[in-house]
Amino acid sequence: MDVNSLISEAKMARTIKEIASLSGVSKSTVSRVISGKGYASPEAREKVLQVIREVQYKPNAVARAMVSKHTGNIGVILYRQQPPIVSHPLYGKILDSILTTAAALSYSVFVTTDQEVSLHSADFMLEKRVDGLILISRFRQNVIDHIKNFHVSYLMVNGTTEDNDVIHIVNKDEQGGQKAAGHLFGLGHRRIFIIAGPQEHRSHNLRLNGFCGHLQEKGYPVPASAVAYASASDFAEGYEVMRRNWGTFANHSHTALFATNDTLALGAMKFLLEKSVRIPEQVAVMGFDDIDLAAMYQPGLTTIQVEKTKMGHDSVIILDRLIKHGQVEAKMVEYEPRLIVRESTRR
Amino acid sequence: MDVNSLISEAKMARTIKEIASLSGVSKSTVSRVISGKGYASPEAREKVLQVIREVQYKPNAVARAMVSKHTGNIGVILYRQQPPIVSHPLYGKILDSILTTAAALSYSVFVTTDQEVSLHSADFMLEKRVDGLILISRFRQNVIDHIKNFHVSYLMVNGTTEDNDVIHIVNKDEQGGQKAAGHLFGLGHRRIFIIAGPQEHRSHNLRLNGFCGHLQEKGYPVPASAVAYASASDFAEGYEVMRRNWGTFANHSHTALFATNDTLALGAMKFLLEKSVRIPEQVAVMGFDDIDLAAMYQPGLTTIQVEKTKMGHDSVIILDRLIKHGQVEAKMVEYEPRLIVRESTRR
DNA sequence: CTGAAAGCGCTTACAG
DNA sequence: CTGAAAGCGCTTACAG
Repeated sequence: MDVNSLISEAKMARTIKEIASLSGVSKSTVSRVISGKGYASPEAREKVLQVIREVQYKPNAVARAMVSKHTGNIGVILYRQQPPIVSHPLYGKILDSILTTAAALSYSVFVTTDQEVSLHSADFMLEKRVDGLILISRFRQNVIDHIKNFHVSYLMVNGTTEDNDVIHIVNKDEQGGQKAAGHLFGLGHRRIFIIAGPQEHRSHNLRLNGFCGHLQEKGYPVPASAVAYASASDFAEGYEVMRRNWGTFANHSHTALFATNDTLALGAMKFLLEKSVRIPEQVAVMGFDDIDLAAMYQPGLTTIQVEKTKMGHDSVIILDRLIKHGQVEAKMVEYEPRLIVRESTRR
Repeated sequence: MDVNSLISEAKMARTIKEIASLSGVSKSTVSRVISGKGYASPEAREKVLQVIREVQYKPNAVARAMVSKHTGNIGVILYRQQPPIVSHPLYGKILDSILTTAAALSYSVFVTTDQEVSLHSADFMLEKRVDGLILISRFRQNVIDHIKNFHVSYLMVNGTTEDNDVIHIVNKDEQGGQKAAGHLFGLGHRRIFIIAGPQEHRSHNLRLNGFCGHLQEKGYPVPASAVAYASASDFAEGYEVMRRNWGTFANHSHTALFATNDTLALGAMKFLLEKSVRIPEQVAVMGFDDIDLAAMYQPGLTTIQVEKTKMGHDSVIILDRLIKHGQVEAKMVEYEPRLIVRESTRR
C-alpha cells in the first residue's frame, strides 16, 4: 500500500509503525526524528517528516505518557458546594490566568470541582496521573493529607489551611483589611458597619481582623453591634443581611459600609439603592477583591484589589518548578493588595 | 517483602503487578477483581481488595486508556482572543454545567482556549486522544474541517457555522429577538434604539434580525439611524457606543434601548445612569442572555433568558451518546428563550 | 476459577 | 547513523 492510497482513506489514528513502514525506516528512527534527539540522516529525516505531514500523523500522547511517566497534564480542583464553579467572579479570573499560563508551558489542564471533604476528584486526578495539582479555595485537612500521601506536586491558591508543609499562594488579606479601614477612616468615617463573610474562610477572617484592628489602633474599636455575620459570601446573602440589619444600620447612623468581599458589598448596595440611599453621600460602601462587577456597577464600587491574574500565573509557574525540580524556594507567596477608589466612596 | 513494610514506605505509584505479588495471585486475577468482570474466587477477591485498600493502590488510567482505546477525557475548546475565558458571563455558566454533567458521567474535562483560526488547541486535544470535543463560540471553517478529518466525536455549543454536518446546540436567537421587540412594543415603545453586537456572530445577527423583523411586521420598521453597531460585545464597548450615540439618542427622543446582549446593555445603562437618565421612566432598557449581573444590577435588567445550564448539560449528554454510539438523533438542538421582566422596563 | 502470553503505541538504551 | 528488543501498566482472549 502506498502513501497516496492511505491519504485518500478516512484519517484514522496512525501509529509510529505505519509512519515507519511508509517511510521505509524503523520505528526507532521515526521516534528519533519526531523527538529531535538522537541521530537521523537528513534523507531519513526528510522522508519521515514528509510522510507525517501527508497522513497528518498525530503522536499518541497517551502512549508517550506511559513510557515517559509524565502526562503533561495538570489538574485544578476547585472546591465548591454548587455552581458557580468556574463562573465564580474571583476563581474564574484565577482560572483564566492558570489556563493561559499552562498553555504557554504546554500543559493541558483538567478542571474539576468537588465537595470540601470529598476525596473523589483528587483520586480521579491521581488515577489520571496528572503531573501536578492546583487546589483552589478551602480544603479540609483530610483531603490535603490524602494528596500528600502520593507522589504528586501540588499547591494551594487562595486557600485555608494551617498545614505549613503546603505551598500557599495568597493575598495579604489582613493588610488589605487594614487598607480598607484606613481609606474609610481617612475620609472621616467613624461609624462603619461591617458585613463579614463566613469566618471559617481564612480570607474573610483575616480581612475582618485587619479592618477592625486598624480602627482599634486609631482609637475607634468596632462595637459588636456593628458587625453582621453572613452565612454565605454571595450576592443574595449580602442583600439579605443588609435587609435584616437595615433597622440597626439606620438607627445608629452609620456613614459607611464595609463587606469582606465585593459580592456581599454589591448585594448590600443594591438593597441600599432600592431604599434610595444616596451612595456615597449618605453611605460610603467598600468591598474587597475587585471583581469585574465592581467597576461595572453604578456607582462603581471602591475595593481592595486582589491580584487574581498574578496568582493564577504564578501558581502555574511554581507548580511547573515543583514538577521539574521537586522543590521550590518559598512555602508561601503573598501578594500586596491595592486600594481602588471608585464612586462609592468618592465625594 | 510483606505488606506492612510496604505500607510504611512513602506511597509511590503502585502497579497491578505489586498488588498481585502482595496478594499471592496473578496480574490477571487482580485485573479481574478490579474490573468486576471475569471470575474470581471470593477468597482471591477478598485478599486483593484488602491489599488494594492497604497500599492505597490507584489504577493507572493512562495504561488503561492505552489498551481500552478511550481515555474517559473530553476537551472543551473555548474560542477567545483574550480573557475573559472561563470568566465570560455566558460561557462560564455553560462550562459550569458541562463540568457538573461530565463529572456525573465520569468524564474528566480538559479546558482550553484558542484563537479562532488556530488549529493548535484542537491538535493538542487530538494528541491527548480525548474521547470527544465540545466547541464553544465561533470557529472558522478550517478548524471545523480539520477536526472533521479525524475520528473524534465533537459538537458545537452556541457557535457559528454554515456547516450542516456539525451538531449544533443553540438558542433560538431570532425568536428571542422577536420576544424582546414584542415586550417593548407591548409596553408602547415605538422609538427604540438598538446596540447591535458584532454581526459575524450568528447570535448577535439573529437577535438583531428577529428584533427588527418583529417591529417591521407591526408597521414600525427600524430606521438605520436607530441602530449602532458595536465592534465588540463587552461592557466597555456598550458604554462607549452609548456615549458616542448620546446626541442622536436624545435628539430623536428614543424611549427604549435594546442591546443584543446583556453586557452591552449594562455598559450602555451605566452611561445612562451617569447622565441621570431615569430607568425605566425615561428610557426602558433590555438586554439578552440573562447573565447573573442582569439581576444584580440596580435597576435589574429585563432580558431574554438563554438556557445556559441546559445547553451545557445537554452538550455533554449528546456528546456521550455520540462517543458511545457513533451517532445521535438530531443535528440541531434548539432552546426556546424566555422573557425575564425586571425593573429596567417595569413601570 | 486462574495464570501465561500478547499487545496497546510509544521511548530508550544497546548493538551494530 | 540505524534497527531489534525490552518495557511502561494495564486488559483481553486463550489455555488449562
